[in-house]
Amino acid sequence: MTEVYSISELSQEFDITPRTIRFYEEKGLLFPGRKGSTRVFSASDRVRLKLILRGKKIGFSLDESRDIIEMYEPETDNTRQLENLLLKIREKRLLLEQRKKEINTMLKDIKKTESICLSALDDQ
Amino acid sequence: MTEVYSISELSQEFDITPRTIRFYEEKGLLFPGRKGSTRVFSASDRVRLKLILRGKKIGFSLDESRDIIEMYEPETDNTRQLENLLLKIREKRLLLEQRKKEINTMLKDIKKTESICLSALDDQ
DNA sequence: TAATAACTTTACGTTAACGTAAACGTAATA
DNA sequence: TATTACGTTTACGTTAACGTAAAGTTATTA
Repeated sequence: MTEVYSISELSQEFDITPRTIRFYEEKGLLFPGRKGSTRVFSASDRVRLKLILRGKKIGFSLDESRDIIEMYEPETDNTRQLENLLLKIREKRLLLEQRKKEINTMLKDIKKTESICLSALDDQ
Repeated sequence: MTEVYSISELSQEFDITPRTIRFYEEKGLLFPGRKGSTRVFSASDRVRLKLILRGKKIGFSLDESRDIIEMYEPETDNTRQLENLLLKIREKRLLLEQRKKEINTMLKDIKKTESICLSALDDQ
């Protein structure tokens, strides 16, 4: 009994429209099965969807998210493939760590403003 | 002698087109002075531009970036204003910390994939 | 003085990421 | 049996964030 989901179940769970899910399929980010003409989503589709939305939150385009998600399901065939995958992984890691740094910088700035704000309030 | 910059200087420094800079002005994110009809950018404009681009990198829309940047230059007038600002600041802080968590989650996942990849290479 | 460089405004074009509406199929329910 | 719920495809519309091209101004340079 492997879990399956309808399009409306997923859209409700993640608070997106069915249209959005169909769009992601159209763009090659999801691959639901079919029962007749109706889409049937697997647990893996659900995970992929979660990854797409997480990617969106931190500013990845759908293409970038697809790139990253594809690395989660590597075909562990030969050494050449694996080495290529490793390169891609490290590239994306750098990208993520870079973004994290930007966020940390903004957090520092914002905390500085916050404390200025607080002491200004104290002075009154 | 306060530093000023031309549009092409800034566009070269940040590797964007003049059009992009004009667009940011049009959208109320930059406020260059004028010498005749020619834009003259101040050090503060340059900082704002830097903040905009940093915001972009971590997935902020221009509107979100403007919101954040506006908090950097608070009019420290009355208590009411300051308290409102504090609320906004904390809201944005939460947003940033949330995004940071998402990134950390992705980094963990990606590192897991990396080590799987590495041990698969070792086994050959 | 003619041309080149750097600037301007105006305006239409483009891409990503969906929204929205129409027209249809199917299955359960009143 | 008619309606309601849920699904489908097709296709045009929309918004953000610029790109691109045209047409003009000002300043320096050959």
